[in-house]
This record gives sequence, structure tokens and C-alpha cells, in this order.
Amino acid sequence: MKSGTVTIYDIAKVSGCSPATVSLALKNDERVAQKTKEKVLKIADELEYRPSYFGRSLITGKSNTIKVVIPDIHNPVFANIVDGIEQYINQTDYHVLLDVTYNSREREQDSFSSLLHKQVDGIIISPIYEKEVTKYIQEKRIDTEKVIYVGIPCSGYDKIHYCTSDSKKGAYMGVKNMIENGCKRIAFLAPTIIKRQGARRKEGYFEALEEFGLVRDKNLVIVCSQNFSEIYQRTSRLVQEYKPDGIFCLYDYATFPVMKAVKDMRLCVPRDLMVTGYDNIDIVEFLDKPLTTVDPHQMEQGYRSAELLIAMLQGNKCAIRNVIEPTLVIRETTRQIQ
Amino acid sequence: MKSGTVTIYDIAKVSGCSPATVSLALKNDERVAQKTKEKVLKIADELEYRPSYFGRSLITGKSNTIKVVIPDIHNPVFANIVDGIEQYINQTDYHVLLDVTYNSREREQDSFSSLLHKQVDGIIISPIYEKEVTKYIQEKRIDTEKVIYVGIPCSGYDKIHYCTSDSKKGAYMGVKNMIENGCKRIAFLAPTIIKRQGARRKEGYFEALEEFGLVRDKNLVIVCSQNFSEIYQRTSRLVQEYKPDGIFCLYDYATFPVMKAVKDMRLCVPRDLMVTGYDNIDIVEFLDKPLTTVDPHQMEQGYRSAELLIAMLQGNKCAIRNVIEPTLVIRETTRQIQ
DNA sequence: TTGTAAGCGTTATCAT
DNA sequence: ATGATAACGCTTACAA
Repeated sequence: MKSGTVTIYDIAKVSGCSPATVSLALKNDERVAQKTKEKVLKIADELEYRPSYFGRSLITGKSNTIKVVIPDIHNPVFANIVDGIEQYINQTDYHVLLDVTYNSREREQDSFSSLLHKQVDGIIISPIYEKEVTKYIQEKRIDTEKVIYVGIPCSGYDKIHYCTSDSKKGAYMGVKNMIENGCKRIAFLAPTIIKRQGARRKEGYFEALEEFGLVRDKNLVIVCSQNFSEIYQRTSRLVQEYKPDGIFCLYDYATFPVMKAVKDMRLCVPRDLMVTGYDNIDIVEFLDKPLTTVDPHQMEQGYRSAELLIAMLQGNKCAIRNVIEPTLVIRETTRQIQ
Repeated sequence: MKSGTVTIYDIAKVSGCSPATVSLALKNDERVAQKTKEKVLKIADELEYRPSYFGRSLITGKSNTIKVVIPDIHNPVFANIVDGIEQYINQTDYHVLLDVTYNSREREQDSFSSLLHKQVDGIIISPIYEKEVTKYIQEKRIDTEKVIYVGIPCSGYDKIHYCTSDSKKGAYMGVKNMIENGCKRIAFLAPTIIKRQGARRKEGYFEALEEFGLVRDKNLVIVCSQNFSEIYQRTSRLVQEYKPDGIFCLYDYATFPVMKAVKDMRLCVPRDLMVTGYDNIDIVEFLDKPLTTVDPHQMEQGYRSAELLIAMLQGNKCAIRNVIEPTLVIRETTRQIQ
């Protein structure tokens, strides 16, 4: 036996048949006699044969690997998406190559080079710079059957498949719930980090206001950085100057400084002020004041996007738009005091 | 030009030199004339040449890919480790293949097959079933220069490199801090999920008790499942029956039901009871009662483990044991009331 | 049913 | 400084 790797040639030698037959036998091809198959399999097992994926990929042109591109792994939103992807991919014979861009526009584009290198068969990406990425895909004429966006729809190019949840509707539901619980002056707190979905959620916010005949008040729409202390300060000012009776936050994390600011002003949630978040990250259920929030089902988005990509790679046609319905999870921060 | 992929043969044809020269030129080999290099590079660029990693890997036997094996991506502890790994790997020309085992013993072992397949060059693993994995590595005679444990030391086999933080010392610091703030009856709450590190942390707990002349009380050591409601109930019972004045929790997540139980019993943290966690996951800073906790620097562990693995793969000798000092982060749950 | 041989794209060896 | 050729391990026509 050779010192290094065991190849089909080694099996061929021992079994007395040709490499081609061994290859076919290992794939359980019909054309090979049952007896031969058994012999080959037995020898392969004895020699602890492992197929070389490189050799195989070189000739087939497939890597059985997909790339997952996210801006951040720290953020539970993306961790949940990856979780869903892994859950699906684990059931297949594909592998996941992880690429974290740390919000870099350049890295986001670079991530496609492995697709061009044919090092991966497809890409699931949750782009921060969606417009730029979309433009890049168009310019480079990247095969759109190999790409899927997760967590965000694709704008301005109707060839790219995506799987997301309806952000506008989610925000609408969240705001509507506060209105139905008596809120008349609902603020919209939008830290800029997710301009991605922010615009859509704002639409949902406005829609709910309109439906219930509440006036838009510019002063109640706060755009700020995602910095905790900035959110804290902007909230304090907002509450002091414009006295909202509800705050809709663009994502759950932002509610931490918000709640703190409100508490420090000796106001009580939900009595004096209701608060709603977005994402339903798992801890908000166990906070001192369990948070009402919109659940965009990120894990499911991840799972579904993986399912779609694999289906496409296998040549199936899939719907371009895949939208999951968000769910409103009502907890204490919007519970009407009896 | 051929319809499919551009290869070095295409470049050779256009440039007028041989594939061998092209290969060398692209690697910026000394032996190739400057002029030739420039010409080749220019043509490669024009043809948008991308090297085939498969062809390269087939002959070099290296994949420039490492595998990261974690039990769970949902858990911020592992998300932080992966974050650190990504941060380092991003600076290299290696890639990360992610494998989530979902606490399956089988999957943990299977993850090594890709190393045997030579599909990946090395593995960073944070094993749940450390003993079994270690045994597997020994039995299969897996090259220990290609493996590193992160977040947990290797027991019973002194050939496997690991990067972790000193759990015993961390727990010792946490307990000591509570004692110095006046606690006399400190409970140790150990949900079983991390038997991995639990034993070591318990040692640290006992060591601190001894150092300050406090007696061990079996009733103050709670072992239970990681289920939130079970933790809640066990805490309630513990507090009611044995009146501890401090609770050291094995990990931050467990403090959520603990705090809730304490609050529901109308006790006040830290006045009536102090609480300390472990991990320093990012939200605990922004809780209603910011949590005192031990920071094991998971991100750094990830970063360092990646650094070590790559160093080993490049033939460097590395220390087997790599232990990062934990840090105690003191916040309100152990702040002495003046 | 099985064997022969070409080829995937690269690197490595040895000439020139 | 450059070129011809073999080799890596596999799959797949095509031939037997």
C-alpha cells in the first residue's frame, strides 16, 4: 500500500478490476455486477478509502459547497439566519463556507469571486449594501440561478431571488397594536444601521397611523446612529420634549437604551409609555419587562433560502420573491393596565 | 476564446509562452523575466482569468480551508468564538467551513472526515463531548498538528493543542468578589449543559470559599437542566429554603430566570442577594440590573485559536496549552449598597 | 459487464 | 529564462 492517500487505483489493483469499474461500483451504478460491487466496497472499506473531492470537483465542475455571506455574526439576527441555513444544509450533502464581511462594502463584492472561481456552487447573502451588490451582479453577469438574498428583498433588478419577511406589514402590526392599546402619539426610532429595511418599516408605521386617523408628526420620527448612548440621549430628549405615549423601535437591541432612558425619567412602561421592538431575539422574553416585538422568523428565512438555493442549483425553477409573514408577539411592554 | 473557464493554457496561447511559464509568472516566481511577467499578468487580467482551486489543491494537497465545528450558533458564546476566528482568518488566504453539530455526538466525530478526505487543512473544534472526540482522534491517529480545541482544554491526551480561558480562576474571581462584598452563603447554580467547564468552575468556587474560611454547604450547590423554568423553580426553592446571600451562575443566560425568581419573591438584588454570571455576553450590560460577570474573552479565544492553527499548518511548533486570563466585570448585581 | 484512455486545471520535474 | 511532460484523483465516453 502506498504511504499517502488511498485512491481508486489502489482499490483497482487489489480487486483486480479497472479504476473505471471501481469508480462506477462506488457510485452503485447499475452496470456493475452485484458481486463486483460487493468486492470493491469491501476492499474500499478495508483500505479506508476516502474519495478526493478535488479530483471529483475538477471534472464535474461542482463543489457541493455554498457560501453564506453575512455582515456580522455577533448580531443574533444573522446568527439566527445562519442557524436556519445550517439546519437545512445539514440534511443535504452540501457544505457551508462562511464569510463575514464586517459591514465592508468591498468584502461583500469580493465574496462573489469564489463563485466565479467555481469554488462554490452558490451564494446566500444578506447584503448591507444591497444596491451596490445588485449592481455588481448585473455588471459581472453573475448567474442569478446561483444567488439568493436573505433577510432583504432585491430592488431594481427582478432576476435575483430573495427570501425575506414583510417588513412593512410587521411594522404595521406593531404600531397598530399600540394604537389599539390606547396610544395616540407613537414615535418611530430608527437607528441608521438598518437602512436596509428601515424604509419599509417606516411605511408600515405611517400606514397604521393613517388607518386610525392619527397625524404624522415629524418630531416623533428619530433617526440616529446605532450607538447605545446616542439612542439613550435621543430617547430622553424625545420623551421630554414631545411626550410620546409609545415608541416603535427598529430592532430589539435599540430597546435596551430606550427602556433605560424611560426608566431613568421615572416613567413606567407600559403605563406611561408603550414600547415595541423588532426581531424577537431570544432574550427579550426574559427581560425584566418582557418585550412586545415583531418576529420576522429569521431562522425560517435562513432555512427557506437554503432550500431555495439548493433547488435552483438542481435546476428547478423557483419563485423570485419569497416572503414570510411576520408575527406580532405581544408581551408586557404593550399590555394595557387594567 | 473558449466558452467556459479561462485557464493558463488560454493565457499561454495568447502570450506565446508555455503554460508552465504562465504558472510561474502568476506566482511571481524569480526565474521568470520581468517583461514576461508583465505580459502574462496583463493578459490574465484581460481574459479575467481565475485560478482553479481544485486543480491547484489536487496537486498541492492543500485546500486552504479550515473547518470550524461548534455545537450551536444560536448561543452567543459560540457566535463570539466564530467571530474571533473569522477576524483572524479574514486576514489570511484561508477559508472557513462551518459545521454546526447541534449537540450531536455523532456529528462531532463525523466532522473529522473532511480532514481525512483532505477537504480541509485543519479543524478548530469546540467539542461538547470532549472525551469522546479526544478518544476518536487517538484511535484514528488523526494528525494533532491539524486540530485545535477552543473554549475547552483537552483532557487525558497531551498531544492536542487547545485555547481556552482559565475557568477555575474565573469562578474563583467571581466568588471572591461576592465574598468581599459581604456574602457569607454563596450558592453555585450549575445547569448541566456545560459539564464541559462546570467542574473546573466548581473547583474555583470551592477554592474561594476555603480561602475565606466559609463552609461548603451541599444544599447550596444546585445541579439542574438548562431549562429556564426549571432554573426558575430551583432558584425559588433554593432561596426559600436555604437563604443564600449570593448566587454564582455557571453562565449568563441562567441569570435571567434567576433574577426573575428573586424578583418575584420580593427580594432585591444586590441588597438581599448578589448575583454573578459567566461569559459577559453583550446584552447583560444593558439589563435593568447590569450584571456582574466573568469575561472569558471568547472572541479572543477564537482569534487566538485560528492564529495557532494556521501557525501549525505552516509547520511552526506551538504551545499545547494556551490559556487566556479571564476578567471580572463588576456591575450592579454585586455592588455593595452604601 | 468491464477495461482503456482522455481530460479536468494546476504544479513540479527536468530538459533546453 | 522558458518549455515539454508527467502527475494529482477522479469521471466518463467509447471500446471490448
